[in-house]
Amino acid sequence: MAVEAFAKKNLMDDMDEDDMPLVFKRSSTTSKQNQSNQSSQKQDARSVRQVSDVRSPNGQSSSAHKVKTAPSSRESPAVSPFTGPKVSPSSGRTSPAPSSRTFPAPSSRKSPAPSSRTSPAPNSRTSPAPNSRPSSSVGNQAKNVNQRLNIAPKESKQAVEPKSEPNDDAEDSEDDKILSARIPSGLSKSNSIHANKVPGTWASVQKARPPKKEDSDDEILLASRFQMKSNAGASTSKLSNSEEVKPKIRQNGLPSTTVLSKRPLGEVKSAAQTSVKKPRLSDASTPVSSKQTSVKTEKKTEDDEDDVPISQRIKKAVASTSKVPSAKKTTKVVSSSMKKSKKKLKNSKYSKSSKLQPSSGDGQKWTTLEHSGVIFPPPYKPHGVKMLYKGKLVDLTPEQEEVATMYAVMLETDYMSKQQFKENFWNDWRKILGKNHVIQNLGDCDFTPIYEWHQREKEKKKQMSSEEKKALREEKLKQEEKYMWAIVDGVKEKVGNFRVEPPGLFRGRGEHPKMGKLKRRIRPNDITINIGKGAPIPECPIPGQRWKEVRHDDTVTWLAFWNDPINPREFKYVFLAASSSLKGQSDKEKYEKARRLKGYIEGIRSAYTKDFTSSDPVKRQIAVATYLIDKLALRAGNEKDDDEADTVGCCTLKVENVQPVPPNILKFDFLGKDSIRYQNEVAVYEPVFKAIQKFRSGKKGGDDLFDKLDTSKLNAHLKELMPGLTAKVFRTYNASVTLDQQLSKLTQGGELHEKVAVYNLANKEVAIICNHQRSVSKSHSVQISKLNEKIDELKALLEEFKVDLARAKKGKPPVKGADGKTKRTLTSEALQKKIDQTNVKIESIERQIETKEDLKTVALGTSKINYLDPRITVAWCKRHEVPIEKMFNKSLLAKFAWAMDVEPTFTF
DNA sequence: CTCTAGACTTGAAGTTAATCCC
DNA sequence: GGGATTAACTTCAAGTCTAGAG
Repeated sequence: MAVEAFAKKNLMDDMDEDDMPLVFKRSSTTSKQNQSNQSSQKQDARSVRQVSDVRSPNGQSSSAHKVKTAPSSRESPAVSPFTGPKVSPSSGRTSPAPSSRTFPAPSSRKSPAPSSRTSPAPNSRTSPAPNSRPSSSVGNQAKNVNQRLNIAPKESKQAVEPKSEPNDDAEDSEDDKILSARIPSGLSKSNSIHANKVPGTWASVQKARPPKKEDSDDEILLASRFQMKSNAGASTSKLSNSEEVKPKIRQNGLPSTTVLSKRPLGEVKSAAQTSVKKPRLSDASTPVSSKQTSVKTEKKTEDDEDDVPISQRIKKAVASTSKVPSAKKTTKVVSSSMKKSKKKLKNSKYSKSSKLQPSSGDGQKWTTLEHSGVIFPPPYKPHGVKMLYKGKLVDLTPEQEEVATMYAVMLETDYMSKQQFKENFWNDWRKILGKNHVIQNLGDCDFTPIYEWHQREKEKKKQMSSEEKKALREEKLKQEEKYMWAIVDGVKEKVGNFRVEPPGLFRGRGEHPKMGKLKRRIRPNDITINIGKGAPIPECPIPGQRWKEVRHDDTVTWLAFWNDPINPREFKYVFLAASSSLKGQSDKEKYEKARRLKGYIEGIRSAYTKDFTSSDPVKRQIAVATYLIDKLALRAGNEKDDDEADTVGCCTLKVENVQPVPPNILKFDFLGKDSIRYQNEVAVYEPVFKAIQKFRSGKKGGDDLFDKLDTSKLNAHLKELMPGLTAKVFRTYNASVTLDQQLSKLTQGGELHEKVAVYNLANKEVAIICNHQRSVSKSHSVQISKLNEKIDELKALLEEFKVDLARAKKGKPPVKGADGKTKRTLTSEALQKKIDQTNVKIESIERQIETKEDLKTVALGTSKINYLDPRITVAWCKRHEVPIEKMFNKSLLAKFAWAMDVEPTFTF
């Protein structure tokens, strides 16, 4: 490869610059914006709660959490509207757009009394959760989700194919309808997230709301209004000069320094383009899958753009909101970039970057691949600090000391309270100490001196001047620079995790049987490198050692891997970064598949509804499991080994994880992925309820609820309903549909921060549905009480002002301040102004508290990164003139480059 | 079919950089 | 100006799902 050389050089230097040109407008916003963001967020929160009702894709709405947790906060309980039994919609005070309330009152449905939702006892824990989340005792929360229901009798097993292709909008419309269509019976769910700790939190169950129009509401939107040029604009930008100049390598991730704004887009495009465009194979060489189904061959754009037929969207018009003034231009915001012909440049082979579909299994993933391998952590530097054993100093060899230090460093973590952790650590450390070592048991060890040394080191580091820190950073960057990039089919792409994991103690989540075990140091001869055939093999960075193996496998995307030292049968891979086109391509395919599901969902729902009462128990289990996955967005639930934490997913639910409560409520309580607790109460169709009761009968609490089912059977069945369909697609579908509908329903225009708040609210609903939790920060309660103190102070001040005001009106001087000092005399007007200002401040802090409490256990990021089709967000930003930087940070902009030039009219 | 190796996505926690707030 | 908060970014564990062997 001649190229290489060329490339190299350019890469680094030139690249960035080139890229730069690409940029486009978006500009300014960024920095500043952030600020606003924050503020807006707060608000959201508040608004958030109000929103309560979300409808799930299915059409039902649900209220998200109704209950509010807030313990401390003053007002809280009372205040929160949501709590109310009813679901929702209206509850909110302010909030939601009028439109929202349009919905029919939930209650309508017959069955479960509305009250039911409330019903759940206050204390959640009702159900004994078998396992609680380990560390934080409290940690878990319950959540509930809302749900929808489905029904519809249709049967056709195979789903009918709906409109199939992604692009077509048509599908969209259908879906919508689908939702609406189904209806029935109802159930809905509620969800809430609350910390367990909080006593009363629970969710309540809601009933289903009638389908009604809601569905339609959701859809809505976007009217056709603008068409925008967005694309056009977008497209144009970029590349220019660079092209001519440097031909060969394009870069995909943003270079560190460069300005993001620009780059991403541009890049994106490239990525996108490439990807889309060609079905890779072109290269004659590769056989490529013919099958491939199509990749949409061509047109990249198509998807984005036209996909959506307007017709669909229109449905309802949502009222007001839509009107947004801006209609006209919308687009601009997002800029897209395009480079004109980026592709052209590439003519060379490199250029091709084709993206193949990763998905296509057989497929070739790349044609040429160059990279520098991985970087190893520095060797251990003994500190010489001695620990104590039975009160006496102990000498340790560097190797023994290294492991002791790993443990000492964790002295203040929750792992110290876990017997398993200590036992595993002791077993491994003991091997290093040797049988005859003076240290004979962990209990008599005192690691404090090492711990304190470590704390001092940390402090030292913290105290370094900013210049020193900067110098260190640059030094590190310099060392790592070459490892950060790979050249895939002539395009410079960022590498994800090029650093080999340093040795340490295994930190498993939940009650992991292997926690505390020593994760030994990985050496070059543990590592297998994957690189293009003609590319130079990365030099082994450690003198005297060599790679375990070098492969040239173009059917995989990993650059290197090694066996996991904790579980030698598993691997640790080095992949390209999320901003790479290879990843972007597969990300896009993921969303396209989920969109395709929209077209099939109606048929799928009617099929499983029909099977709830099938005489074939396997069919019945598949039907119920599919229903739960569809309705609750549960994970598939693969089997797990005994040497892993005991967590479950849908197919592995145990009898004790699902409690039926007549007439039709199911109470879920189990530990899911990462040992995060899932608690929810959901009203389900009667046939489902009965089926669950039947599955449970005659079994013990720890027995499998779905004893005739596993994920491969379930997925095999799903594939019959829609090509490529698997359980996880429902999660993506559910999340993206919810976002799309919520945005359509709630967005009403207004100030930028209000729009951002709406988005965050929608994002939150999705996070709740997916049960994306985060642990409550250690300082949470402190922060809340600080805010409360502030409120108290302000209130005291307010009282003083009021007194002074009354006196001022009578011509009397103000009373003395709390500090005993005399205040200066103010006019009544001035005092009134102060009173007003203080009230505003108080309200602002109260909102802040509410938001904080509300989001303390909800993680919004995970869904944004993994489940929400970025095109929904981009299109919404274009429609409502919200700078995309408000919604996506730099990393997300790079990751979603492929989605930036979507049409404003796009709907999921 | 079942079992398992393999590959890749998803996820919360940890760390660091950027802002906020006094 | 500097500590406290937040948001961004990193880390690596823990899932999902596929393909191939037996």
